[in-house]
Amino acid sequence: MTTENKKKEGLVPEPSLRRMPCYLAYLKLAKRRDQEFVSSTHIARDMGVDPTQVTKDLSYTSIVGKTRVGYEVNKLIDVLEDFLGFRSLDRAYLFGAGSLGNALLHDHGLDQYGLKIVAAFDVDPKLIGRKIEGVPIYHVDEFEKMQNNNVKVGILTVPAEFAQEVAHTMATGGIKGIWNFTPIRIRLDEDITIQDTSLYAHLAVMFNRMGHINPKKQE
Amino acid sequence: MTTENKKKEGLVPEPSLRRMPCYLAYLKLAKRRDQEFVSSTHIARDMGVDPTQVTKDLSYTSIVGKTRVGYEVNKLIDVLEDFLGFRSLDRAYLFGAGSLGNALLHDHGLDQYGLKIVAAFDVDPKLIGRKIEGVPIYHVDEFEKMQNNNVKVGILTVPAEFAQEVAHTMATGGIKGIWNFTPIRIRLDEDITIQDTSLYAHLAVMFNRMGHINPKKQE
DNA sequence: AATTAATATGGAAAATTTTCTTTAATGGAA
DNA sequence: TTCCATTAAAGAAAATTTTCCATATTAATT
Repeated sequence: MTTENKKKEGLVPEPSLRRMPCYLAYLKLAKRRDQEFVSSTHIARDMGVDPTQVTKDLSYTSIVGKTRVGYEVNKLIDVLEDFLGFRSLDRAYLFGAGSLGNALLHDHGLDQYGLKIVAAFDVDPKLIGRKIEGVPIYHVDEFEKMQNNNVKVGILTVPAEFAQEVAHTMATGGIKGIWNFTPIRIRLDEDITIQDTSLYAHLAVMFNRMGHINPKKQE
Repeated sequence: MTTENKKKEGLVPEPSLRRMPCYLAYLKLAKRRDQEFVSSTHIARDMGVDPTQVTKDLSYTSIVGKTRVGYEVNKLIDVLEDFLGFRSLDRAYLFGAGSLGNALLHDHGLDQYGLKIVAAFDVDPKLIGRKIEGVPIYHVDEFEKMQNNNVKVGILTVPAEFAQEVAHTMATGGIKGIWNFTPIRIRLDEDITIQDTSLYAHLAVMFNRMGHINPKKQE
């Protein structure tokens, strides 16, 4: 049973990465129940996924399981949090303090996952100068002046029509990773990581799966 | 050039569904610029994706393109919105009015995408009885009494440890589609659609792609 | 009218992801 | 000790998704 992780030259598959936080949440619940070990079989059964998928996903990390026993819960939590970057706190700027941006400012969960919003930018005069949850809101123009504060992550929650433009400003100002909540596909240099997280995309999938495929003939 | 959509017996691929709202956003911007037609080639170029992928995705809807011209912008917007279920307004209940739930209550965008939160449920006495953005907050126990208000969609934003339990309550109360914002994989009957939308899953992908793979040796 | 270039569309090929199969290891029971 | 059942892990096969290719269509040009 040799560990051969970080396979190929390639990246960890995105589906695997997306599943990892689910394992983490599951493990934290297992820990609460004082479970010392969990096997991929049990994880899979409880989560309704394939057992080999679990082991494959976990093999991308440095964890090694014990035959006939499984994985050590505490160890696996540590390894996963580390692997996912939830341990090292990254500071982030928020661009667009509208309803969704505001929401993220109020979401205390982010801190636990390694992200800390340290400032927000907007263009609305009613917002600028204010503080939300202790986070100051500046005019976007201020960003260009205060650039390179070692903040590498930017959260994009501006209206769709400004997405590309603001994203460009972010990149120019030294932002390396953009968490994009707009439904717009941003075009920037290759070295900028863009993570699309449009809530409405998920909503579309849910509606479709619920049978809203042809809502014409409804009611 | 015959249209052969709704291929196989199978469902529309989830990746395709997830991309559709992006096309929609793109088209709305094109409409603002008074473009009457767009071709898959242009959409693809602007969005940085493959042209055939665009046509394949759009072929799941009823739209037909014109050779050498492309698709009619207005028509395509209509068809997509219809197809995605963004036209028919669904009423929804929100379960968990914490930071994230609160966020969604403030997000006016949802209305545009066919979802209207009509009530929220929580267990926090400080919240119950209050209204947020005009939406009343009740105790979860009330849900079971007021069930079957023709509300089919439930949004799950409770803490992880209550996710499964609350989801079960939702299903029992007649909810058919659960938009799950917790990192927990819910286990319910097959006829309940569950759409997982864990923000932190996306965060994990972004960190990984940014090179935060081994954050140990950082700073 | 004939030609050209841009395009939708359908099918094939390639790449990716998931599931299945096999093997080796090992804790616990007989 | 020996056997059995459970498991991690590696590789093969299957399924899915993306990309590539060929064809037919048609607006614009010559």
